[in-house]
Amino acid sequence: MIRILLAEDQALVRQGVKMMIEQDEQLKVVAEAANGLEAVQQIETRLIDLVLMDIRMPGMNGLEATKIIKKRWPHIKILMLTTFNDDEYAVQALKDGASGFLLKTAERQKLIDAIYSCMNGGMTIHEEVAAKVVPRLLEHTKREPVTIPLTPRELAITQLVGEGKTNKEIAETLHLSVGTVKNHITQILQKLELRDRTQLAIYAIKHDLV
Amino acid sequence: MIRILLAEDQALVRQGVKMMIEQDEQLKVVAEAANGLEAVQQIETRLIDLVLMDIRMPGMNGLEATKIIKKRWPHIKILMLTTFNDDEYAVQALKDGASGFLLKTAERQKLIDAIYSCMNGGMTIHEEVAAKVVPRLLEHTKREPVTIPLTPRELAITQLVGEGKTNKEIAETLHLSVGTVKNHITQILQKLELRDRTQLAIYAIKHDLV
DNA sequence: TTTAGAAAGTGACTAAAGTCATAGCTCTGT
DNA sequence: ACAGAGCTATGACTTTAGTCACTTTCTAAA
Repeated sequence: MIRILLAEDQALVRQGVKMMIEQDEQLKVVAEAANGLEAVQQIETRLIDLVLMDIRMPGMNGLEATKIIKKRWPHIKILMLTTFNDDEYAVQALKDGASGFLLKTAERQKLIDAIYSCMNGGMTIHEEVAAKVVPRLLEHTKREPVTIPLTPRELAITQLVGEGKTNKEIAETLHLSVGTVKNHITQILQKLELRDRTQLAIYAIKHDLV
Repeated sequence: MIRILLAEDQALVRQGVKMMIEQDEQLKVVAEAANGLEAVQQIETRLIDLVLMDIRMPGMNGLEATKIIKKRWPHIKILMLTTFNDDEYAVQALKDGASGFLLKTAERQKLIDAIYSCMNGGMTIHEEVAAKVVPRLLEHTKREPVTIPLTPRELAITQLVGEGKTNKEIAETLHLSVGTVKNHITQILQKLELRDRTQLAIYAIKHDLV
């Protein structure tokens, strides 16, 4: 039997979800809470396996509650209940240890599936949320490995520029004269069609050279 | 009834998985393939709802096959079958449209749950994979919203520096004199404890101001 | 062997960036 | 009404950065 805590401020939604999941005899809502603080208090006094947590709640919201619960009771699974427009918070919730994202509007079977999958160690993200969240996570990973036409020395200097070093510091680091560093940088700027070291530093970071 | 294509080069694993999922009467393996190319060919001639796709296969691997299939038949769901050490490819597969990640070593119920969840529009990632993949996705997103102690004008100038603009260009953009821009930048550098505009540009990028 | 590119250097020069002192203007809050 | 913060501006100054021309050395390819 899976003991569920239902944290959701709207009593109507709470009743609806409760009815939906208790049609499955393995699932039992053993506690309810109207905000994050109540949720934490419930967990302190009851044995809970899984929390269905609304994101938006008055007082302490679902994100803070998730963070606290996962810190104190890492074994408790947390599924976020979200609406279409909550994907702003989705990434944060994942960081805080949530095991999935369910839409409040989902039909019963989706909800049940997600709960079982979660209890079995899975992570379920309903399609409508995943469609918004996953691209957001991926966009920061899409750096294509462009081959940068620089010699090893030029690359080394570019990296140091990307760390904010001055010519003097670069010269010292690489045991060169300042003049040589300048010459190299002139070369680099020409090759990459950039104007100055600031643009070069930006280039270096955007191409993951630092 | 869910029509499944099983793409997996090891015949033994294929048999095992087939037996596991066909214990559920709603699931039927209607086709098998030993590499990505065969998988695509099977889909051309058969009606398929879902593909269980191994990542590592001889010839065309699971990633390429996923990309091709999702492009030509976007409605077909694809679950990746992975081992512990494949998380390198996980991010790529997600980009290509995979609906989840299952471990080959998972017990039967997890597999079944994932298939149903997937067909219902969910995205299931088994815990062992999620534990490795999600942090990787999040690491590029972890910029905590540090409150940057800059006035609106200073912020605007910082952004432009982060775009690689010169003082003259910044002055023109904001309708200021070059001297004013310099003054602001001196202020900014002091506040942020930086040395020059290059370090400021780096700061701007790393704090997502550009 | 000649040639070409990468690497390192010097010197002289220009342009850009950054510092400092000082000052006027407008708003906001007490 | 007054102080403080923010924005603007000048002028004088120093320091860095960037360009250009020209030289040397080494190595690997034609």
